[in-house]
Amino acid sequence: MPRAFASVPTRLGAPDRRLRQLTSYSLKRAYHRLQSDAARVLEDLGLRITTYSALAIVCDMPDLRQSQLAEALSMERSNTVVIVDALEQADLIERRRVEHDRRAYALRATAAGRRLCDQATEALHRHEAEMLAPLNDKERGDLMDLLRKLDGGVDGS
Amino acid sequence: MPRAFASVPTRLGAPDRRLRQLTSYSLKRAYHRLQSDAARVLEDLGLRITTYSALAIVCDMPDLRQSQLAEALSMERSNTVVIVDALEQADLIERRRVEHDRRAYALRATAAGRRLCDQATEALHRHEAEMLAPLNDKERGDLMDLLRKLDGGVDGS
DNA sequence: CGTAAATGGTTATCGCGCATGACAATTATG
DNA sequence: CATAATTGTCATGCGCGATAACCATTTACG
Repeated sequence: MPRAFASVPTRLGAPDRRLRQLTSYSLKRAYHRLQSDAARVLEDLGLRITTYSALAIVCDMPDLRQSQLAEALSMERSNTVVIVDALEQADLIERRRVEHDRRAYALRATAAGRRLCDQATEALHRHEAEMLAPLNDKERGDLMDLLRKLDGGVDGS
Repeated sequence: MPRAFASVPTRLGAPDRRLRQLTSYSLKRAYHRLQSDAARVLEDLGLRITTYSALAIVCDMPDLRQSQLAEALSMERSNTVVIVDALEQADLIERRRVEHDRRAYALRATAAGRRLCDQATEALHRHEAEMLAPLNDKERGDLMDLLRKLDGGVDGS
């Protein structure tokens, strides 16, 4: 641990006062903390964040197409290709051809995929609980609600 | 806008039920929305998010060193180099040599830098208000508090 | 004092997440 | 039937951040 100078203190008092006024800034900081933790958790399971997210969606919504997956993940469909490739090569999901439309694929999780997804989901919840330690139960719920409201605010009627 | 199929609805009902249970997921989605909006706002001013953040910190804390900047931004000091380079080349900040330590630089914003920073800060607050539209005043405050708590929970007593 | 360790800045390189733009194959539509 | 729209794909680039190795300088210590 570095010692403080006489004139220049090492721990300066909040050099980011201005930034702290921006919700985006605090959001970004919180995001990075949770995200890098989640990445570490998933790494042990051979997954990355995008890869896990896609797997989870495919598990919960079988026979989804890649474009729909992209829409669900709010990303461009071109990016889903490599994600689905990775999941397919790991035998976690399958690309099935769909009847009546030879362009599209119907994505479906394998048994191994569903198993790994459950495992990952549980591990994530466990670690997330630690990251959310500074918040009590009500605060966690509030945070969830607020974040969801920011994200399109679509709540199933 | 795509029309819905008869059998396969385009808007399928929340394919990410499972992910929605994770705070990290909602956090990530909210982050991306606010972040890309902020990036667009700053682009018009010739700034990027990292570049603006660094500028804001230097403005509020003159004669900061690059390592301290890195610490304030929670990033490795190597990454601050290119950021400071960009700001210096744009004449927004200066690298001053510091007395008694010829290794370090004291970063200081120029008049133009402070002006641009104020401009950017105001623009960001304006746009952020729009992004936070689905939240009322209390909710915005709550969100801020919760995010800050997640981020080390250091509140200046 | 002199050598070793710590510190500040720099460079090169890599990884992840995501966007854009173009493309071929297929399907829908006027 | 010709044209438009849709699906998946590929190549490429950008932004952000991490790691590792490297000097120059400063500090600590035997």
